[in-house]
Amino acid sequence: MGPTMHDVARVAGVSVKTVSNVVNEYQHVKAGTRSRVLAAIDELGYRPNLTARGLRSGRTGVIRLAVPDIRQNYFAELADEIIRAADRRGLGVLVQQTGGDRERELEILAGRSLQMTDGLLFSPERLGQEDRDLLDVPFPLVLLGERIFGGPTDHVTMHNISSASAAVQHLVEVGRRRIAVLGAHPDGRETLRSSDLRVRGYRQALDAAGIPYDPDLVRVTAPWHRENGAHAMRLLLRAGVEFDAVFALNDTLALGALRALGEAGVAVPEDVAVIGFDNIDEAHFAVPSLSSVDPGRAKIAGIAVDLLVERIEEKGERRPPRRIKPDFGIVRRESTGFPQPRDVRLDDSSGTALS
Amino acid sequence: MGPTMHDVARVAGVSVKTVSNVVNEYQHVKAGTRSRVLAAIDELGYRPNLTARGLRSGRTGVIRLAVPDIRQNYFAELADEIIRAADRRGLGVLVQQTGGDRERELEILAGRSLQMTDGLLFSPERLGQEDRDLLDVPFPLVLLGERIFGGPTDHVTMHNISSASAAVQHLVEVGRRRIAVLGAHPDGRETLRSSDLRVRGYRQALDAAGIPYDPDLVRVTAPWHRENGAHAMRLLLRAGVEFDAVFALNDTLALGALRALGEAGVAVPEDVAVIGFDNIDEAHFAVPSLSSVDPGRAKIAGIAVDLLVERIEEKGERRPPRRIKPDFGIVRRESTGFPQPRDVRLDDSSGTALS
DNA sequence: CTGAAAGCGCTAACAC
DNA sequence: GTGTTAGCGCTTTCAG
Repeated sequence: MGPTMHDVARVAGVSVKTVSNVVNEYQHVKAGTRSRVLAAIDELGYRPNLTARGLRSGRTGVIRLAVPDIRQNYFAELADEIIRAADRRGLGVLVQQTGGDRERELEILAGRSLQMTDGLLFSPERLGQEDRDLLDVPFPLVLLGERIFGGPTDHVTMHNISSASAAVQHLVEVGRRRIAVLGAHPDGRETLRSSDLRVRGYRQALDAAGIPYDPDLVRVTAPWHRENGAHAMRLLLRAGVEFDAVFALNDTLALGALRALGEAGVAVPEDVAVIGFDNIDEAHFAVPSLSSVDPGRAKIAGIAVDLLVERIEEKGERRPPRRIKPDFGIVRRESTGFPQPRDVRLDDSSGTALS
Repeated sequence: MGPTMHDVARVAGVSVKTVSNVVNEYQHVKAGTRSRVLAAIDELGYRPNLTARGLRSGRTGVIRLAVPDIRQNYFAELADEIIRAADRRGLGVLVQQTGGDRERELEILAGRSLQMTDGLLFSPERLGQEDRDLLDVPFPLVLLGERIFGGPTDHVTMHNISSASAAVQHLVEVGRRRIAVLGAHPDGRETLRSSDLRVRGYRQALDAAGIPYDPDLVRVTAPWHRENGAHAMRLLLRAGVEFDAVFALNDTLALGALRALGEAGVAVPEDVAVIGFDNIDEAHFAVPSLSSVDPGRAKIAGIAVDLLVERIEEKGERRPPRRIKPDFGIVRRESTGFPQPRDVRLDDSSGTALS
């Protein structure tokens, strides 16, 4: 254990309060005193004990982020954005993974495990609408994702229906009418999953364009992994259903589909146009580059952190829960016929042979 | 602020010490007392304040992980493994990103920002051998990566040279002799970077196989991004240098190279065999699937956490620093001529049309 | 087996 | 402007 404030106070010949004032950049400290204190801090290598500060102030300066699996590009990119946003506000982020396990998700909410944090950003994967009441927890919580709506907490989500609709409309605009969907989930009690909402957007766009709905084109595919996207695409090709476009409900599925289409010798976008959802980094670098729905992930992260900070700072007020959806965008790339200039960042010497 | 131990003690009609004993599962508590305390805990919804506990015990139960950028697959997968390993030991992980910024990396070491953690796992990207002394910090630290050797801390790294050599040997075994390298760094003062070590392994393997070294085949490519791998490959193709295999110094470069080879109509592995390094998840799902060096990432994570925990628990002893490298493996996939069965995990109803 | 009391390092009243 | 002091909630001697 290092030196404490008392040590610094002794060396500087002042009281702990003064040391505290200096450390916390309190304005009204005489310049001479301040510099003596700073010298003592320097000499002793003093660093304030944040645990003690946390105990006193009731704040730790750390928030929790709980996601299913950080290996998934979407969550890695979300975590990145959230860590950045939190950092801007001087907060650290403790990352927890639930692994898509319901028990783990319940534990996260129970908060039995680690608290020592001021609040929680939670993106559940197994909890559903029926668990809504469990969100009424005794600590600041902001919900992410589409599993639960109308709960007692702030909720940052995306325009699933309208952005999916816009994606399909984009396919219609490039002349497609037989538009397959990859990533639907089987019908069941749940109807608020991302997949359900996005399929609903798909149908809206078809209706708007006067294109008849053909259930044969809507393929059940779960979980949303790359290999399953490829597999579903192979099955669709084999099924002999005619189609000239694919709307994959996330980019990972779309990337798998691109693979299967490539293997089958189907040209993208000439024979089949493809659009995904999420706009993960990799979409930019696929062959061909993948058009996608940008759901505003950076915004989502920023808003989520802002809301959480508000809740942490809120005293007794208890404002009613808010639901926020940032604007989305359609990113047009090669897979729907929009060639893009590639931006290649390179060191000066890149591309040369080694001397 | 929730109920405290004193509240529980009052309700249960015992002293705080007894409550503490129950909470900490101290053995010698009369069953009746214990159950009365537990009932009180339940009734009040008491949860121990970890900050207070941390202040008292000097432990927080949280470690820091500092990596350049969690969006990069390698680091996302490493973070996943580390979070799992830490979780098994009851530790939380606070993730920080340096963004490949030297100043940020120095801050991380200065520990000015967030401590409230028991130790640090640090994977620097900009610090180098000359910063070795900065690693002598007043908190438990375990170093990851290849930037600094011989420092005062425990260090978990990989068999860069011998595994790179094995990768090249694998290419030789499948009959290749004109083996290009993607991802070298320009010569400079530094010679301990991953790239340098892996190029050294490359040369060793060539020597062992009696293949002459041709500097035209070693391509400088930085940073190691997908687009740069593609770009470097295009330049190599354009340069007219003859080659029948590529050793990419990481998988991301290799995936970019696969793209460029595909565009150019070069068949992999028939015309050119490709092997990468890192064995990221995506290597499995590339077209064709990518052979790679598995550097033992899961092991690295587990060992790193173990070492850090040891250092945290060590009292005055101060064992000398250790350097550990787990075993590596060569994963043979399609890109070097080893077709693999695809394992597709699917929900039961996957692949069907929506009813 | 349980209770009383001290104190981890810091901040925030409240004095002076 | 600066010093004194009382806790934040918990663990831990030390008694009993």
